[in-house]
Amino acid sequence: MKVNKYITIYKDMVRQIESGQRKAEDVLPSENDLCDQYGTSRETVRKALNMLAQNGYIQKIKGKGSVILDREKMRFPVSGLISFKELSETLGKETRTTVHRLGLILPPSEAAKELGTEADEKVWEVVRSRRIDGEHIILDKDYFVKKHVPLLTKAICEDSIYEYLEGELGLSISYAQKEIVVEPAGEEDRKYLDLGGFSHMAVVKNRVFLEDTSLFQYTESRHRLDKFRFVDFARREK
Amino acid sequence: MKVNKYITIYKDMVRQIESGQRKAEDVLPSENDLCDQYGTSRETVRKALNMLAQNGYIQKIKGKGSVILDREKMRFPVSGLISFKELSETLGKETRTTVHRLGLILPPSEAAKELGTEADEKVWEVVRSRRIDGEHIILDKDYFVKKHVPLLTKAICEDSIYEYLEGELGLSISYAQKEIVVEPAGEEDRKYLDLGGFSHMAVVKNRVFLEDTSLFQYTESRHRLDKFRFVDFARREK
DNA sequence: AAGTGGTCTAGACCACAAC
DNA sequence: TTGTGGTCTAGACCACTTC
Repeated sequence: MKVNKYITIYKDMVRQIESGQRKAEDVLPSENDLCDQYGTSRETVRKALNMLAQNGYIQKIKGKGSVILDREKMRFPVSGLISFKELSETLGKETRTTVHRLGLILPPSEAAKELGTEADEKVWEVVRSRRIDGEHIILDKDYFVKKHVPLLTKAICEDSIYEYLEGELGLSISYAQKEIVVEPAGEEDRKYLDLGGFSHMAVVKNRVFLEDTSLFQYTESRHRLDKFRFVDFARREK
Repeated sequence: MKVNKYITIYKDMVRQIESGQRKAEDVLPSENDLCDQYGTSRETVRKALNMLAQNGYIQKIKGKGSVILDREKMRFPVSGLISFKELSETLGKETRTTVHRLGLILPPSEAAKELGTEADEKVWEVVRSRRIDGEHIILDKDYFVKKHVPLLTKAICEDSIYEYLEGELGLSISYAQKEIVVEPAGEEDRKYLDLGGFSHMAVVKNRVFLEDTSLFQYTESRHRLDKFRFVDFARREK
C-alpha cells in the first residue's frame, strides 16, 4: 500500500492538533525542522502545511512561522463534503436513522430531475429521517444514478451509504456543488419529522460528482429551522 | 511591482473560462504545454491548476487532462470571504445601502462581545440595510476593533468598508470563521426591513481575522428567509 | 509506446521578522 | 545577521489513459 508522504504528514499534524498535543497559538516547528523530522524535502512539507492552512488548522506568517488556530467554534462541520455518519461520530450524540422509502424510479420526478439523466435512466430514491437526541429533525432525500450504484439495500441506507459506495463499490467521490436555501415544509417533512410548529425548512442541496466529473447523486438534506447550523472556514482570495 | 507567476496564470485561466473562451467539458492544454506557453516550470503551472481545482473551475483527471467544470449553478457566491459590494457587482442587480447607525461603543454589548475584546477596548458598530430590487431584505451588523480601524465615516459605510480597509488602511484580511443559523427576527429586523410576514431570519455570522491571526471584525448578515441563498463548492477529503 | 497528471527532490533566491 | 516562510526551477520516477 503506497502512502503519500505529504498526506501522512498532514494527518499526523491534524492528530497532534486535535488531540491537544499542540495547542492554539503554539508555533509549529519550522519547515526545515519538519524536513528533518519526516526525512523529506521542503516542498513536500509545504504541501502538508498548505493543506492545514486551507482547512483552518494553521496560519502561516512570513518570517515567523506557522501558528495553530483556535478551532473551538468550528465544531459541527456540515461544511465540506461529509456524510451524516461521519458527522454524528464527530458530534458524539445519540443518533438514529430511519429508512422511509427505498426504490428505483424513472425521472422526471420532482427532485430527481436535478440529476439531468436520460428518460430511461433509472435512479435510486432513498428517503430517510434522522433522530438526534430523541427528536426527528432532519429529512434526507437522496437520488443516485443506478448506472453508478447497481444495488442499495435497507441495511446499507440505515448504516452509511457513503461507506458502502467508497468502500464496497470503490467509487471515488470527488466534489460537490452545494446550495443552502429555506423552503416551506412539505408533506413528507410533516409526515416524518417533529416540526414543532415550524412552517419552513433549511435545505442543503448537494449535487455530487465523481472523479471523472460524472454527476451521480443529488441530495436534499432538510433541517428543522431551530436545529440547523452550518459552519465553514474561508480564506480571502488575493 | 512584483507579480507571482502562478497567480498570473491562475487569473488568466479564470478570465478565459469566465469569458466563455474555454467552455465546460473542454480539456485544458497539458501541463507541459502550459509550461511552454507561460515560459515557466511545471510545479508553477501545477500551483495555478490546483487553485483552479480548489475553486471549482476544473477537475484534474490522471492520464487525461484538466477538464473545465460547468459552473452554471454556482452564481451568487455568498461562499468564501466576499464583501457585499463585490457580491452585488457579480450579481448585476440594482442595490442600495442605507446606514442606520454608526458609532463607537464599549462592549459588552449583545453582539460585540463576540470579539472577545478587553473591557476598555473601543469597538465600531455599524448597522446597515441592503435594498435589492426595491426590497429591504438584508440587515448587516458589523463590529470592528478600533485598534485596527481608527476611523469610519458614513460615506465609507455606504460604499464599501472592505475596499477602505484593504485599500486605504492596508489591512490584510486573511480568513474567517463562518456560521449560518436561523434565528427569530429581532426588533431591528422589523424596524429596518420589509419582512413580509416572516418571523425568522437566516443569519450569517462571521468572525474575520487578519494575517497575524488577530480577530478584528464580527459580522452578522441577517437575510429574509425567502431571499436567502448560499452556494458553495466542496471537495472530499482523501 | 506515448502522453497525461501525481509525487518528490535538492537547490536557489527573495521578502519579512526577530535579535 | 540569522531564521522564517514564499516563489521558482529542472529534473526524476510513478500510475493511469489512450492508441
